[in-house]
Amino acid sequence: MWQTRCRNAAAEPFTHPPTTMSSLPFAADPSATSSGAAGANTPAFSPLYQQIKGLILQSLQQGEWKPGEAIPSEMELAARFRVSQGTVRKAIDELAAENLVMRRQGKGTFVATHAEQHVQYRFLKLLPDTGDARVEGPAQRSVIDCRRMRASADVARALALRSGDAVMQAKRILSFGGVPTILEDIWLPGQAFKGLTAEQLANYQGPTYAMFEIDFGVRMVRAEEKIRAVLPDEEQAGLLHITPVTPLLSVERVAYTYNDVPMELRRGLYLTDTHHYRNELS
Amino acid sequence: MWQTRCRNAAAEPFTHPPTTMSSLPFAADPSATSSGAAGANTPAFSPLYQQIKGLILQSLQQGEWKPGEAIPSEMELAARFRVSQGTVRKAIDELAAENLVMRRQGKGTFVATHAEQHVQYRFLKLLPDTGDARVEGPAQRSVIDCRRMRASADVARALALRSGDAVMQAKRILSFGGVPTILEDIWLPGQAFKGLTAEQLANYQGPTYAMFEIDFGVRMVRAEEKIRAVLPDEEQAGLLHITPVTPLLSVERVAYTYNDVPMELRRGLYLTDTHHYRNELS
DNA sequence: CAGTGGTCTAGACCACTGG
DNA sequence: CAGTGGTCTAGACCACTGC
Repeated sequence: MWQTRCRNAAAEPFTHPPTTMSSLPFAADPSATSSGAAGANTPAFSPLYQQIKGLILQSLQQGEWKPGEAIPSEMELAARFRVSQGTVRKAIDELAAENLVMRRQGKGTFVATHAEQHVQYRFLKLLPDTGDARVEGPAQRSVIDCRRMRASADVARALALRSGDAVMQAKRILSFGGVPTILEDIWLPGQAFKGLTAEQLANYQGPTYAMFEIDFGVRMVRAEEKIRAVLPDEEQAGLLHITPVTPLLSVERVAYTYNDVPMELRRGLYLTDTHHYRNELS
Repeated sequence: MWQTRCRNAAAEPFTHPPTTMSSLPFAADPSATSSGAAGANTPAFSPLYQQIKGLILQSLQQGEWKPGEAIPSEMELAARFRVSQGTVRKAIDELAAENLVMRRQGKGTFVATHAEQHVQYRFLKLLPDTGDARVEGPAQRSVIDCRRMRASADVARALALRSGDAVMQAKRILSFGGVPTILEDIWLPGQAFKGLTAEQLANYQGPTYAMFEIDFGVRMVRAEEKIRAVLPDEEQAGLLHITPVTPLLSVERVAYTYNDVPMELRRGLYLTDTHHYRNELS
């Protein structure tokens, strides 16, 4: 059996509850006895459901189940990992809380996707000032540039690459109702995004992150943004059809796949005269 | 017994699990049978743990337990509400996830407070660009103005008041390392914040929201922010020691107490040349 | 109707805290 | 050491989905 905390140590007690070690981390380790002798400090224990969560996560990132597909039922996973349904449930609960999977009662648990997620454009927090929500529909995209290049120092640092490594770089404008509103620069690791074209960026219907899933097998699960107020340079002002004294929101986003691996750096300039960046604090 | 979903209807089955209705919402209602006849649509059922959560929340907002105090143990609450510990646990889990309550293993569950919360200044997302986190310490506060006045139309709408209702209004500057960085206007409902003084705002050690808890019994539990890029007017530029062409982050925040009652409108102008607004997306 | 996630209970034991 | 939250199991039943 595989570390039901610190106890165990002896052989299998029964054949039902915690049984038969099966490729689990933290298998039985008779030496660790919590406190007392053995000298090991901070044995880095983790509860069973965390280990299960880790295993499911591993399957997710290895692509055992594709975005949008159902993962095995709780009962199946419980049998597979030799734990109770409740333990699997708690593991999945956390994955669902992190938006990695989606539960649908009566149907199953599904790998989350940027494509048909109820909340499309999860990472875009810019909303029109009119409360009409997103009736204005998705933005019109106009790709200005898309090419392969070498990473500068700051881009390399953000993407955990080395300076000079290959990256894809794209520049585009998003317009709402014909009004240019967002000017974006995107950097992607050249290795994973080899072959990305301006046409892909321009023509794909739906979130760009959904295209990344389908065409490149890269799922963004989390992102961090640093926001500032800036003034555009002349080129930027021209592209957005504004004067150089129009203040803009500078949004620098780093998006991560599984395991906190950064896979995108995006620098956006948002025009906020008819839109605003919305954030909820709790 | 009190609505263990749609079933029940008959008298008490046993005397332990679900027993004796006791002032709970959604008591037994023999007419509702989920699907089928009876014609009632959307009976608005809620699981037991949600009802328990509601009851605990009610006790929180009625001040049965003060911020920082421990609430009764899970076993006590289970006995009080005549449910299993697991059900109470799930209710508290949600309250903890919403930052209304804080669990500490081995000690108890405590009413969350802005005062000694591990994450002080929960609602302030402005960080120095240097990764040194918050070594720079809390901001120096300089209160420019604090007075009673009548609510304008937009302030009234944000605070769910009527135009002309009494509000407290304050204006202040927060500086980091002697550099004026945030210019804030704060509006508070006059009723709840009667007697607020500039001295209180200036001299209280710790988060202003902690002062609101202690001096006025108002706990902010949630907030929404709308962010824009703007240029300051002459007065604002003067107060922040900047030129009128320095772009600023405009952060309009509405903070809510329990039950989504708005209790504060705050309009901040953030200087973002050495700081940035940090946001995490997931 | 079977299968899935969702709720509820009960009991055992573990880990942490403090007296 | 007793008391608290945290984990794990097992089993029952409910609510929803689709065949």
